[in-house]
Amino acid sequence: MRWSKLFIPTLRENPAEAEVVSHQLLLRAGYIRQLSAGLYNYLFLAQRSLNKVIGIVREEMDAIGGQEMLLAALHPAEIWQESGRWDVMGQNMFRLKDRFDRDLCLGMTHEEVMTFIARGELRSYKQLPQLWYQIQTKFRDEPRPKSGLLRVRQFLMKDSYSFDMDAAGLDLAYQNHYDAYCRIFSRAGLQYLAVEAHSGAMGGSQSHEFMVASEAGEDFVAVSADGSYQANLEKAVSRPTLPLAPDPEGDRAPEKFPTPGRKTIAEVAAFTGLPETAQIKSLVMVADGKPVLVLLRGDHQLSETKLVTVLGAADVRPAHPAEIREWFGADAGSLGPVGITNMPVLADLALRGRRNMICGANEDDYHLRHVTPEEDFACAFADLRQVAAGDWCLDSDQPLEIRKTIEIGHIFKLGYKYSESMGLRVLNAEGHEVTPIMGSYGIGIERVLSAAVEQHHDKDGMMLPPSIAPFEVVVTPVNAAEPAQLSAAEAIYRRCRELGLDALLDDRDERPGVKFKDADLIGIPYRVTVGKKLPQGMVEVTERRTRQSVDVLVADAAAHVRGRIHG
RNA sequence: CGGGGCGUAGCGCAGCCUGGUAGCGCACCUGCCUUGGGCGCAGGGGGUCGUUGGUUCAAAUCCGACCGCCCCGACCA
Repeated sequence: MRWSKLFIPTLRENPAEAEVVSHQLLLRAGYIRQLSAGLYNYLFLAQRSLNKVIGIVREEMDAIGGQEMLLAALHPAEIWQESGRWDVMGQNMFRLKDRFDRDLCLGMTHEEVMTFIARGELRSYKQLPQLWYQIQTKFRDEPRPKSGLLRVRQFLMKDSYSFDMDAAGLDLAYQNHYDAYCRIFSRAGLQYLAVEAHSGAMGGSQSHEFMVASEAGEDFVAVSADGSYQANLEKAVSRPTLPLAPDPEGDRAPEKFPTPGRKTIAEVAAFTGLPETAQIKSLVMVADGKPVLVLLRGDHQLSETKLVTVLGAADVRPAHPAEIREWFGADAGSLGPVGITNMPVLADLALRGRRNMICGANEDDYHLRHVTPEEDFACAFADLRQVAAGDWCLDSDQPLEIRKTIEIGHIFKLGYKYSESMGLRVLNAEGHEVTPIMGSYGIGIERVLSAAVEQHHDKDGMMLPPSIAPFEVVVTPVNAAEPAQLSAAEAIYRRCRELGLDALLDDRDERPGVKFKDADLIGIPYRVTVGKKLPQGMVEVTERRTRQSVDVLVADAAAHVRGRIHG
């Protein structure tokens, strides 16, 4: 294509509203334009890149036996009511009514519709397994869209769904997806992590997320130094660091002491001269309307995700100050488990075996010392703590670090949640009705592009891998008004096309600096510069990523680039 | 939804405090010039100052309401 005929609206300056790099560059390089909060128009370049991402996804999905479909994006309420998610999804679901006042929603995921198709058509075990997928627009009414294409209200997702007769079949479909995702993200040039993940509202037994380390991300993962353990912080488990001071010995009785005005863990630590690890942190939570006292080591943080899982609760929130006053007779900052009988007490595993610790006395401005779990109060133990940097792997001596990441893919073993609730049954070999087991698997298409930009850029723009760049090579005559340069450039361009390269001819009547800056900005991996060495029959091939140039013969230029990209 | 910031030409911004002619850089158009890293010179076009109500002889500027966008938090398959 000829640049002079294309719409590539590059900007010299960063738009003020963009904060994260991928957002800035996608705007500046003319890939996208915003329509509204969390809604973007994908212009020519974005569409080309996204189509390349989609092409990779499609090849790898087809390679594991996926069958591509395209489902409706507008759904009747009924199927969501059947699965129970009409209510669960809450405000994140775009809802509307048709002219007959019937409830509809815009699809935010497609378990329900896929299960609807399956239950209407699948009758026999002979038809299983099935692996169905689509690449389609999803709609989610995010509370706070942000960071360019990273969190939006409308986006493209590859979502696939597996139907199997048994858990072994699901295991295979899951593993096939895991491997396919690795190939997809590698081909897209991403350095990624595959981490153990929490299943969340999707339900199901096992889940992995595919993450790209980036400051622009919103998820945190715990990673061991040798990479043998990788898990989302919502799910991660660890051995905590040792307490900073040994517990006092002996079988001592709780003893009240005044702590005037000291409410926080840090204040009490400073006041007593003992480290935060010597304290029991008491948090009052309300799970589905019922109070529960949660205990953690002073320096640890509660994982609400784990608490929800342990309690099997639908909703968990911190107690209000008035509730705390009513239940404890004291305010937050002086709370503790001793003498508490009006609610269950749940303690984190890091408190098991500890002795003679400090906690609140349930009397304002007083704490207790010499408090020992299970002796001075009864409690149940569970893993409730959020892993912290510096913790250790459960089963090795590897230290854990915490990384900020972008989620680009997520795979779930769903189990029977949807097939059961929506009545998907087939007959097995014995003629009995059985419920197939399902998995679901997603990739955020725009996030793959955004993450690639986050991971590969410099001060001049994007450095996209050839596999997802909008063009593989740009042929740039330094002076398009020079007939010899232009015709040589055209010949190289045509040769590139003949060799199957995605080539662009920068035939614009611009100064060379403008063309170079634009090519760098939009991140075309290779540039063939036709200029001052043409009289010697030479042109220059420059790699965007390394900035390294080599001189090649005009006749060899296209083949040279092809060799660099396709080996 | 709570907190903060911002809305003036396509983009980036000044002007607002202290009311009175709407400005700068880039981009754009025309001509000349130039051609290896966002050239140079000359001329030119483009703005309901987010919307709305109020105060005033007079509002981009002061006051109120609303809308939109961004950031932090809450939230988030």
